[in-house]
Amino acid sequence: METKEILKQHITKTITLSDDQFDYFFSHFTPQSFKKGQSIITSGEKVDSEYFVLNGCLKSFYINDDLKMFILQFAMPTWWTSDYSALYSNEKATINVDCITDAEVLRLTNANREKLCNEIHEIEHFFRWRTNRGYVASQKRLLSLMNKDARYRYEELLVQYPQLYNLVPKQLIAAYLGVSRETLSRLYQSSKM
Amino acid sequence: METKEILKQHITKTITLSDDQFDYFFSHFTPQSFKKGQSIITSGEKVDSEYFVLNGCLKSFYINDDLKMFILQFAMPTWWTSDYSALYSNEKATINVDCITDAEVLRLTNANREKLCNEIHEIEHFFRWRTNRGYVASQKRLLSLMNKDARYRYEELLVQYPQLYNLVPKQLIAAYLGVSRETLSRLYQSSKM
DNA sequence: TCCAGAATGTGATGTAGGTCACATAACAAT
DNA sequence: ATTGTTATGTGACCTACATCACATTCTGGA
Repeated sequence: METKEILKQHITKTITLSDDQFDYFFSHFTPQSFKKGQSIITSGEKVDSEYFVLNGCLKSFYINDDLKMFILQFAMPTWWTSDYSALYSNEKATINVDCITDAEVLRLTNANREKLCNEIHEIEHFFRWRTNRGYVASQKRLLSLMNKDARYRYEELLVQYPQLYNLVPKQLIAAYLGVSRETLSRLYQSSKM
Repeated sequence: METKEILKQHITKTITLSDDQFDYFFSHFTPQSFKKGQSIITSGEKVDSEYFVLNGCLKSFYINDDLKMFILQFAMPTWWTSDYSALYSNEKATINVDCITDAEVLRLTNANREKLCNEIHEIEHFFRWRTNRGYVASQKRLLSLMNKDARYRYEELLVQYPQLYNLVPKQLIAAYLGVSRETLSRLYQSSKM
């Protein structure tokens, strides 16, 4: 499917725009291609954009002082990603985003998003709902993290995103679940039988 | 300070409304008073509103199958709270909200919020930013939960909300941090000296 | 002012999951 | 095909925190 169509179908789930409005909306995005392993947002650098994934798979993650990685999100096609904390408050990134596979994205600058939100009420509505859903998902993950053990969270993840199992290295899944790679390895050894 | 002023000051941090617009906005809220211990949202029941806290302190929490409580949020004055997962998707509550102290709130129904967002662009802007901030805070808490041990999270919480220490029972603080009350007790025994 | 129920402290003990070390397997690039 | 690199498996051991049990203190009615 064409780039433009992917985005159109995505936003049409939430709002209705005329063709002219959508063309105008779309004109504020910049297509970009990245290779597997490339970094899109780097901790310590300025962030001025968010990214809509057309294809491929990204990860957004934090590296702590012990160099341990914690994955906030796997970004699959039609997902949005950025370091929103930095983006919204105009600070330097504390989070990284990079490519697990080759990827194509649409880049939208913070300034353009705010301009569009300001000019077209429906678009502000779209972005409000996008964040609403993100907020709810984040709360759910918080509860799951406090409430459930690693095995449960692992199985929950596989049900929700079966594609991930073959797409991303197990250590990244561990970094998402909040367990060590060794523990994850032992978990699915036993849950396979 | 008067009820209306509290809300006005709060939203004025994000948007500017004319006096008429604000009066109209305010007319969609219903003041309610609750006693310590009263439940505002009960798991299993319908949720049709969110609440803006004028004074007092609420907690929103989840109870798991083992009857263990997990606190998602302490809602202090000028904070908003609800079971947003249920509210946004029109399902029954899975989360409870109740009063840690006597409390006064302004109730805003989902229908009224959507009506206001639709009628007044600025108001939709306000709610987008409110959720943006909530989303970012929730991501930060996720990272803290994965990355830091209980003692660190405890000290972090006290720095952020010193009022909580005397206001809410320690077991609720434990339920927020995601540790047992016994562990929390031992933690601050040793960090006091 | 007294009492019942709730909140907190504290010891003993259990356990999920972390860490370290090293072996094996999969992959990518030349 | 070969080789260096990265991912994965697995044993031995460690630690933060949970759980249980019970003592102590606080609190809010009647």
